[in-house]
Amino acid sequence: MSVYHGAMKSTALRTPQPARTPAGRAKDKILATAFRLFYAQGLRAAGIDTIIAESGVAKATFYKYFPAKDDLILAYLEKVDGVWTGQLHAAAEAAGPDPADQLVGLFDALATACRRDGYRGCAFINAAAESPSGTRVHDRTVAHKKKISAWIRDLAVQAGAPEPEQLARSLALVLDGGLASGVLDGDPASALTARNTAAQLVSVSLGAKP
Amino acid sequence: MSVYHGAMKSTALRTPQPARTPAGRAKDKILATAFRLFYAQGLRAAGIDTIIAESGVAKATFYKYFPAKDDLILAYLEKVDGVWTGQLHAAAEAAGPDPADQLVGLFDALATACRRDGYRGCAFINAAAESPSGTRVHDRTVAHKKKISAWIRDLAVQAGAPEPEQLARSLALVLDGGLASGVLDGDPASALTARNTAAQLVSVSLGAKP
DNA sequence: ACGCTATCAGACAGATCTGTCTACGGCAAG
DNA sequence: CTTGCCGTAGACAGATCTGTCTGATAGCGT
Repeated sequence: MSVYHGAMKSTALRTPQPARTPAGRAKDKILATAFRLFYAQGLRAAGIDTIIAESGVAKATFYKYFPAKDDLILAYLEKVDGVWTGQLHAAAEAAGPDPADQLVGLFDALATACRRDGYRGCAFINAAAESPSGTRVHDRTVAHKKKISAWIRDLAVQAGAPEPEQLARSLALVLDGGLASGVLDGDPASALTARNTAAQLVSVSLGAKP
Repeated sequence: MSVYHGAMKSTALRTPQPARTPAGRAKDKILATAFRLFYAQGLRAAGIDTIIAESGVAKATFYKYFPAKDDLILAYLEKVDGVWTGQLHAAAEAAGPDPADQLVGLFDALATACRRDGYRGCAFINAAAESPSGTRVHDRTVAHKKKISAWIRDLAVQAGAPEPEQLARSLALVLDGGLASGVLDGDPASALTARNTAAQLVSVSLGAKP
């Protein structure tokens, strides 16, 4: 053992530069690569081998952190949930303190997302399209949508809408529509349409019974 | 050759009942099976072998009509386009002769689709989620959405909307949102929400400048 | 200096998927 | 009757994908 060790240490023939990752960071690199490839190519199209190769980690390391591909997919969806929720909240708060303004302002996050290069729609909707209902992936998508809907409902209540439930349902629908259309129309016009439609719905709802 | 022919003819040991399909119907059976499996499982999850087995045709027959899987997928999308467009037109016409009523009535097709067992959202959106932009599948999806949008725009013009383009964009957005949400919410409530939202948008648009 | 742990490198197995190929059977038109 | 077309049955090749396993290396705390 020590014989090989000494020989390798001096020549470094077999492993020129293993260049190992600092420590414990392999998981982050894998997740970052998965985030990119899963979104760009789809869950099935992005293979484990490709993710491993582009992450620059060893196969054993990968399977240590993610025993099955499904585990990586779930982790990917968790990350997407966090990022997208954060962007929505930031856009809403940037619109000002008025909940009514925030209900419209959150659609700015949609416009920003649509403009981003490589935009491919809602990661959750895309994931659900590849996963039969009843699977963990599908359930996670439903949970995400429920979470967003609940947040919008809270805003509608705070805004003092006479029928907050109905307004929130409409706005969530428009948000999903904007996410789905943006990738097909190609231009970010659909995001603007979504924002305008939302503004109209909020205005009508609040102006109906002030 | 003739020796084998005679032997087989008398005993029919190797092929008890070939039970061949009437004639030219093999293609229809394949397409019907593909329609079901592609929609239920997704484009990648539904394998050629499964489609062939469930169609009850031979492999060579399959590849005669569809030299590649992509060809079958395109044929599937053509069929979906025809079916869905037909349902939308039927629902619109069932709402009466008034274009304004038709703009709202077409959303009844959405409710009917959501209620159907095994509803999995818009086949085109799902297909696009599995196909990178630039592929034939993705392009076909864009073409489908453009076709639907153009039809809605025509209806908005006929209805005499002051800004038909904007109304049509909003309605197309709501329709896509209803298609995307219906599969996640689980209940057909989102279809009802879509219809109500559409009615509100049409009413506001037409009532603004009559 | 030693051992522990995380990592790297890559061979390997087993399944699955797409697409090709051979061989044969029935039916209808010439 | 023969010929061509359409169909069945299934073996086969080649690629790809998921997941397992072996063996060696680097850093870090003791």
